[in-house]
Amino acid sequence: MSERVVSEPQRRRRRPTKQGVVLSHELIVHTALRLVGQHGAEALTVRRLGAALGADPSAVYRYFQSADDLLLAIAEELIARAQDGWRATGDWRADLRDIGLRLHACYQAHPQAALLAAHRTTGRVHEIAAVEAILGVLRTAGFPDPEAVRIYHAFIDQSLGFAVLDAAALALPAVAHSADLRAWNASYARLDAAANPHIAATVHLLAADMRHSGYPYALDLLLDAAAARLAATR
Amino acid sequence: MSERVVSEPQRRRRRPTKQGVVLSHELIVHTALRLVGQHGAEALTVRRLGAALGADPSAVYRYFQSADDLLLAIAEELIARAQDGWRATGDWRADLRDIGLRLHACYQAHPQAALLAAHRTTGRVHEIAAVEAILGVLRTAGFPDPEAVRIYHAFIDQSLGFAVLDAAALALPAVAHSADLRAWNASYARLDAAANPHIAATVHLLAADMRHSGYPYALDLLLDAAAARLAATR
DNA sequence: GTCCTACGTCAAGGATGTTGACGTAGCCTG
DNA sequence: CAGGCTACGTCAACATCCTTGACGTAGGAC
Repeated sequence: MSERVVSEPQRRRRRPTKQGVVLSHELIVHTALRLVGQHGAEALTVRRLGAALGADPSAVYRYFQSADDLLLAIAEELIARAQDGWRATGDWRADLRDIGLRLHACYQAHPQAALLAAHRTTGRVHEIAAVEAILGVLRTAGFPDPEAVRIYHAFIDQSLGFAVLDAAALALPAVAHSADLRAWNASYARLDAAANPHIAATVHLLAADMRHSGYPYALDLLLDAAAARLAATR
Repeated sequence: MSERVVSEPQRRRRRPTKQGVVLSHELIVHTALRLVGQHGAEALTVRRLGAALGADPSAVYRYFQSADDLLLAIAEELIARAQDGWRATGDWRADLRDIGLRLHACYQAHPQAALLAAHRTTGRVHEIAAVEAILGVLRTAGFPDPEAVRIYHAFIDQSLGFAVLDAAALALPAVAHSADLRAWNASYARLDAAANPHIAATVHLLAADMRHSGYPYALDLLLDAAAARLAATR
């Protein structure tokens, strides 16, 4: 397989397409994000991307090895946006909470893309920077290395897991989405109270709580437990 | 669109296929699950399912409206299996831990289906039973209703979030999957230690830890924090 | 200018889900 | 046990997907 893709810094010929667009790595990623944001996750196909760019679909393969490679680039872009502007304050708990909420908010802003990309390990610069930042916060706070690694793992996967779940809810077609919400108000409220006493006793609380993401609360629980373990090691 | 699908109880003619197989709703779901389990993630296509059944692929459409409809049926099956045999012991912490690990294991066993189904609110019998069981454990343990609902929400979404994330890793095409794993061993190990001191100091721990799911540890953190809050309310 | 080659384009191959038409084989009725 | 109705398995076809080899043009280097 001869090299079809040329790495970005070595690119020299910037030939416009038939429709006059000058392609670039960056333009393709941004166009893909816009495409997904506007027309949903299933709109991200090489053919549609080509059409949106104003180029032959196969031109994308001059910039990315495969559709999967493009997905990784999108994942990187999302991570980069989440990290943009973050600074450590010295308060490990506030710092982790900030990182978590930023990640979550960023994926929520692009739910369809998040759905596709949140579960990929890119191994690229921005992801590495995020790993370094989180580990740094934990180790500086005084967590022993094995504990720091475990908490890092739990923290990042919890954040991404909630991001995927909440993104999936946002990415649902409006009809199905409101149907999901109605389920808590209608279907669950109509259950037999004798057969499901605990649901019956809390259905009003449930209906209110399930309308929001459970992530902030779950994040606080994780930070609580981490703080307790830190205190115990001293 | 005339009705191509006949609901299961009304089915009468059980004509064998050319290869002598008598199809049924149940057989198709089970075969689909087996297909995913044996031949990995990308094996679940209508055409391959037809071949595995010993029938024309389009015969599946006599039993399910669409591939998505089939996936929902598979999801039902998964929920049922996760719950099968669970009993409350009276130890709220052990009970919740058991439910969480069962859910996670069940979705892990069928990643392809989990990936597409874990974020849907079905409102069917097995889902309702799970909600009732979890709420029951929490309320019986003595959590006040508002706290019980919040913890339920965090618990179930954390479980499903990790399930999706871990399932996605398993459901990845083999090439992309091994690339993800290699990232930790190769790419991260080769980083500049000066630029990423925290990664450099823990890379061996990271490589070992990231090979497994972070869910059990995250689950313990959540249960720790919940126990602390319960103690505080007394 | 002139050459080289990067890269946009074309065409094709083999996947995918899905549907309309067709005819046979299974059940029901008598 | 004959006849008919129709459920349902099959076939063929469509539109779409990703991907790749071949081709030729146009942009940059000198």
